[in-house]
Amino acid sequence: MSVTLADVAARAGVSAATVSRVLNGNYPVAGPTRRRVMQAVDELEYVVNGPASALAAATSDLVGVLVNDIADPFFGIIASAVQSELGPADPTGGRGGRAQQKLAVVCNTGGSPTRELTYLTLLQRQRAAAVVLTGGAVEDPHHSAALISRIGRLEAAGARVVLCGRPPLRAPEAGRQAETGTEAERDTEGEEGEGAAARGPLAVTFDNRGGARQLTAHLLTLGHRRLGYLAGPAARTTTRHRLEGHRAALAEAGLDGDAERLTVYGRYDRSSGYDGAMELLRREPGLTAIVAANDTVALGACAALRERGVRIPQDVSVTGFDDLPFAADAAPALTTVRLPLAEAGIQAARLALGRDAAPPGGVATCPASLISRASTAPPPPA
Amino acid sequence: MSVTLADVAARAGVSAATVSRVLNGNYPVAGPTRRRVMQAVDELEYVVNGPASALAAATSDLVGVLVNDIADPFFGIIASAVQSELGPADPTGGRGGRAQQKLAVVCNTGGSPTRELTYLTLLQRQRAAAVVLTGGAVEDPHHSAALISRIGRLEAAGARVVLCGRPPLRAPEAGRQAETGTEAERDTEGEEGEGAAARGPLAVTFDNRGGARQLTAHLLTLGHRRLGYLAGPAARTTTRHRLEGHRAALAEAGLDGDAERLTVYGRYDRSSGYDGAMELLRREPGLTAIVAANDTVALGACAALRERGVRIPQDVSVTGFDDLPFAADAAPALTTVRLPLAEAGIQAARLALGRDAAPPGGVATCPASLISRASTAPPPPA
DNA sequence: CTGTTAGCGCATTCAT
DNA sequence: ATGAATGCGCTAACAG
Repeated sequence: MSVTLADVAARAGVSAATVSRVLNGNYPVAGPTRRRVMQAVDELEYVVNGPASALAAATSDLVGVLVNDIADPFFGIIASAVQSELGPADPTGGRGGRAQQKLAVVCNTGGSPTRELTYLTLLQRQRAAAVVLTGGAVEDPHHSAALISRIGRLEAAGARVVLCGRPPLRAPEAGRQAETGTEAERDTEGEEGEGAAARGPLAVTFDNRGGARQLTAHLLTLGHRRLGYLAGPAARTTTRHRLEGHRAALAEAGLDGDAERLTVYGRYDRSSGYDGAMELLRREPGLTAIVAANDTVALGACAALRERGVRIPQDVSVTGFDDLPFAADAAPALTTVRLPLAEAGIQAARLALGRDAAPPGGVATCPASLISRASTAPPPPA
Repeated sequence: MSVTLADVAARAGVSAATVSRVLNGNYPVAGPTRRRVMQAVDELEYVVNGPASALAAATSDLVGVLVNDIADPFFGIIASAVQSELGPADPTGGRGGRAQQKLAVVCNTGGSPTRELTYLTLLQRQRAAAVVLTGGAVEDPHHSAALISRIGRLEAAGARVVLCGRPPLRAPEAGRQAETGTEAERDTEGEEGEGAAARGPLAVTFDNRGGARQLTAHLLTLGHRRLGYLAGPAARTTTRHRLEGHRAALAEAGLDGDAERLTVYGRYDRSSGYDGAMELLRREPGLTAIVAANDTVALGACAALRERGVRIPQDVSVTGFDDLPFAADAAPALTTVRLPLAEAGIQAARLALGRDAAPPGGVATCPASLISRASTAPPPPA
């Protein structure tokens, strides 16, 4: 078949073990020997057999990254950051050895809870060294339980699991009841101690609530009193947190009575923003501001408003969330909330690799900051 | 450690071989037996050990997808399509068996040739079942040779390699000169026959040249005579093809004399578009149209023009390329060339899995179509 | 510092 | 249709 460790060993005149040690660099090997081995590796164009080494070492160099939608820059930016922290640095030659290289496996769940579970299983099957779960979680008790159990099994198998951009997972009622202890479960739990923290995975979260509050407060300060809200899918943590921040700001101004009526739920995409804005205009023609769940939705809303002949921001102000690159390029440039996506991805990767110490409480929260641009202004005098 | 095949076999009262056969479903097993096995699998929450099975079977279910930049929707859309074709369909439960699942490994090369090679090695190490290389290639003889050799080795190792969005690879001079035949190389080549086509990998390409030609022709038809071109990085196939199409249209109109002076090279990002547009305006204040290498660059150019008080399209028309989702949302909406990104990704995935027959000549070309929107108009009368 | 010896967990021959 | 045996290529104790 292809070149194996033994072939290299033969050519270098050493044992297979020595070659392995040279390649992994985690054991002292004499200089001349090491050079002979490296030369043989080069001459034979030897490439380690990953599966074999993963089998023997009981761990692989794969790191899973679960995202809701790769085509969405929000996730692309996070995934890119995670990978840059794991992956091969540019100068690396990339020959046989260099076992330090982690390979990121970016998995697209499409927001489907089932697929999320399936990928987790696939990753466990590959004996992934770590898994980073990005994006908001679906808030369904059934799914949460399944997710927690799957993650528990991954951790029990030695994988580090880190949440990025989603709130920490808490078992409903902290698993006080042990009545479901089947034989298999007991086995698993018995060995859980060796893996990561038994308290559940580490998390890097965004201050969605705080960001949303600031944003709406900004609008209120400008003088807006009738604000519509274009929410994401119901039953998603991200959706809920942003909405809560918005409502909190409204409540502070005594404006929350009308909030439910002026909220439209949809997906995190452009057409949802378009449709939602139309619906909002129908429900409340006197609207002076539209707060969108994210930048993409905001862009859809802008399109709808333009089509209706409504001027932004003179007639209606519009805000986004996330501050994706295109937000600055929209016309008018979007007022939004900046989330440190890349920084969060890097931090999640470092935690996943065990390079950084766990943050206090197992949760690191990234700040959200208001970016005020041209899409917001005081409401029309009317 | 964790549950193994043997554990399942014991519980089901059969041999490990039988369990393996049930799980892989590629061998006849009696109904009742199969049911007992499946039940044991469920009860034990058994998850196949990927590395072990890859080692034994000499192939894994990983499929590599190389992209230049995951954060760029252009690649995100392609990657998403590839993965949707490989990955778990929604209905799948995702328990132990189901060996049909392929796991996409999305690798971010950042456009670096070295990293591209490194990832290819990493994937070979994992014994990837297939590899899809997306995006334009760097046109450097040295790198091309390295790439061809790496791809050859991958194919020799049994992996299918498919190019998506990049032109077919041709060895310079078809390797007629055998003077570099080291022992190792001869070995590799001796076994090449068993792998995929010895003629090099299959390719799904975009008609970048044709699309660019149409686009510039459109501008010329509107009456433009002084067009600036914002090119991507030099020495990239995509850059070159689009530029060639542009120049071809110009030449048809007898306007190619000035072409080189009115071309600015840069990266495929917004700031390059911004800077490039400024530079173009400096070189030729009488410009009436700016043709950008892609939509992102076009957006940057629009920002620069707006800042300069130049109206689009009244004073200067601007065009993009790719028709990414945000192109329609820009203000004004971008005239651009639509590339069937998702379709190409799907086709590449099907070829990679061997589900579709190879296209004639090993190359499938996807059409590019002109999308005329609001960012182009006849030049000002002046 | 280096060689020897055992498996890691599974897919396959072969037998039966 | 099923079981028993063998080895995939590598790493991890142990020796020395």
